Amino acid sequence: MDAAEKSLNFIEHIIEEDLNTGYSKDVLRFRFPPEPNGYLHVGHASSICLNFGLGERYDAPVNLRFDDTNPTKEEQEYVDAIKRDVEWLGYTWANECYASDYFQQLYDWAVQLIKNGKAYVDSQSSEAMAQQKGTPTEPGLASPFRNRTVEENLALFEAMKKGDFPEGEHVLRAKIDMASPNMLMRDPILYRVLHKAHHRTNTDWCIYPLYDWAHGQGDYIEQVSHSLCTLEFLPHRELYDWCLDQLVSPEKLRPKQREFARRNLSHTVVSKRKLLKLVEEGVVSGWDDPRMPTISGMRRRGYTPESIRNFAHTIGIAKRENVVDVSLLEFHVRDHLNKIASRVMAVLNPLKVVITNYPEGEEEWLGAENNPEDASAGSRSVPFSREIYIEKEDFREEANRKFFRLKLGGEVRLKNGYIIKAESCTKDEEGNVVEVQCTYDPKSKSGSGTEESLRKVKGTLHWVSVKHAITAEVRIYDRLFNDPTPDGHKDKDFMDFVNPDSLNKVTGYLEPSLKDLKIGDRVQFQRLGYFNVDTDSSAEHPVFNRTVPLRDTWAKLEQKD
RNA sequence: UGGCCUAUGGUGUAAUUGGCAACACUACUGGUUUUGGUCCAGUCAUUCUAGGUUCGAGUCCUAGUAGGCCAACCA
Repeated sequence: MDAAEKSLNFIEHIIEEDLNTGYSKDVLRFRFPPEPNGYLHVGHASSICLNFGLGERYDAPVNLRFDDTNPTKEEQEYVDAIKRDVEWLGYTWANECYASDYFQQLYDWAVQLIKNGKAYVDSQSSEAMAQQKGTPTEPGLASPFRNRTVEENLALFEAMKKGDFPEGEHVLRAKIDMASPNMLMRDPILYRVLHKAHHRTNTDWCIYPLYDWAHGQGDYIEQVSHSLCTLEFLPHRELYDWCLDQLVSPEKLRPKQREFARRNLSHTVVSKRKLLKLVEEGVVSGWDDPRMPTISGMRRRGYTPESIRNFAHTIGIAKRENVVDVSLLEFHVRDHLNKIASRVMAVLNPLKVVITNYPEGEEEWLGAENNPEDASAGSRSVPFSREIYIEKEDFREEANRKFFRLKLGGEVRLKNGYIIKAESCTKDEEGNVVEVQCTYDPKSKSGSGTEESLRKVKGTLHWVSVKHAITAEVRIYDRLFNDPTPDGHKDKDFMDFVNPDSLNKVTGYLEPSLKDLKIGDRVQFQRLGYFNVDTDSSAEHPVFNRTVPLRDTWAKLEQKD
């Protein structure tokens, strides 16, 4: 909606052109066609947003179609996961479709093809066929079975269907052109024998169509107007059109395939094989590990569907090679979380501060605004007492004026609380500061309106009352790979770039209001970042994920020195 | 070596189709701020190269250069 004023991408230009040259608007229809053989990742998210985004823009239906033509790799588990992911992204499909729903129709069309002399049963080994296929620079050779009679082909194909042959003995091939410069047109295989149970058709079929004999027909059956796929399918377009030529009727809409460049994200990999390796080698805990670029991983990490959709829309779509910097994704995650996440206080690397002039045993509850970006988010109370934790990094015995946190003799504001002054500190045998003694100004309480409370102090720290703090496991994530393009190096394996410090588990001390959070809830730990409650979390053992840190200009300043 | 696709800042996309190269991110400067967050303002380009057509070229023409895809009974 907010992207309405954005200029058109090249796919939208194509659609506008079609609308101007005969297509009526109500004929537009799209589809998202995953193969149910793995989990969806951020690249799929882009494709989902493209197709469903087009559906929204043109008020057109979008089907979810499972490309389930290969029972050796596909499973119901993936179907369920894919549906969950698409729904989570916020989209509703018009129809839930399966290529397997079209098996009978596809078979009938294949029989028709044979009768028209456009297909034949080949009975060679795959090695022999590969030999005859030729190379991109040399034409192929005709199979010795290329000129079988229609009757023989029909009989053989039916026997294949009945399961009379073992796998690999016969295939059905289209009879096109063994000398075509397009390798896909050199008599492509249409059907193979597979004695495998299919997750939906069980053992009804012993032959299964290949992608090229299924996809375009599925589009045609569903009357998809624009079938969008990634660039590596561009050479398939000629075959896509050839197949449609064999069966379309003029009164029905003829789908068109158009191709776009797949989106690549920096500092990660998305190929199913590589993601699987990360899982199998235990680099991550599973497909939904919060470091994974899978949709389920991003969901668990705390990314919002809105942020992923906004990301997909701003990166747009084109035909050139690309690597989108992950910082753009993180920008959208922060941008959305900034609007919706409550600000709370948690200390992850505690240093005890004793406020020596605060009465022992006393406590008070201070008002705290939940979200300065959203007045309707309300407020809550946080407990304050004589002993609190602050972050170790927020105290230095001495520092220059650029460090405007706590230093000996210096003052800071405790967020939502008082102004304190560091008077002294205690160290252990190794010289580490283990406690800071401060005094506070009782008149400086936040929101009290006193002259003292309005004093400007440069630094404001988050803190947690020691005796009220609850503890939690906090998982700090960093990029999974140290290199922007881990699989872009010819001489090095992507596994060489795995970041050994991509997960750091620490104990956090949290303000007590956080005990009521539920799995998935998102908050901002003030000054630290956005966090959510992990699926591993329980009342006895809360677990938080750091979704994304806040921008940290101080860290950059320090790095420069 | 054949066919096809693609080249616009550090990154990703635009450019009313031949008319002042725009938007977002990143980075850097400053301002505001009870989060070193947010917010606000500013800075960062010989449009792959070389020729050509034109009053005018990112856009059209010619020749190069670079990258990608294509020889699975995968999708």
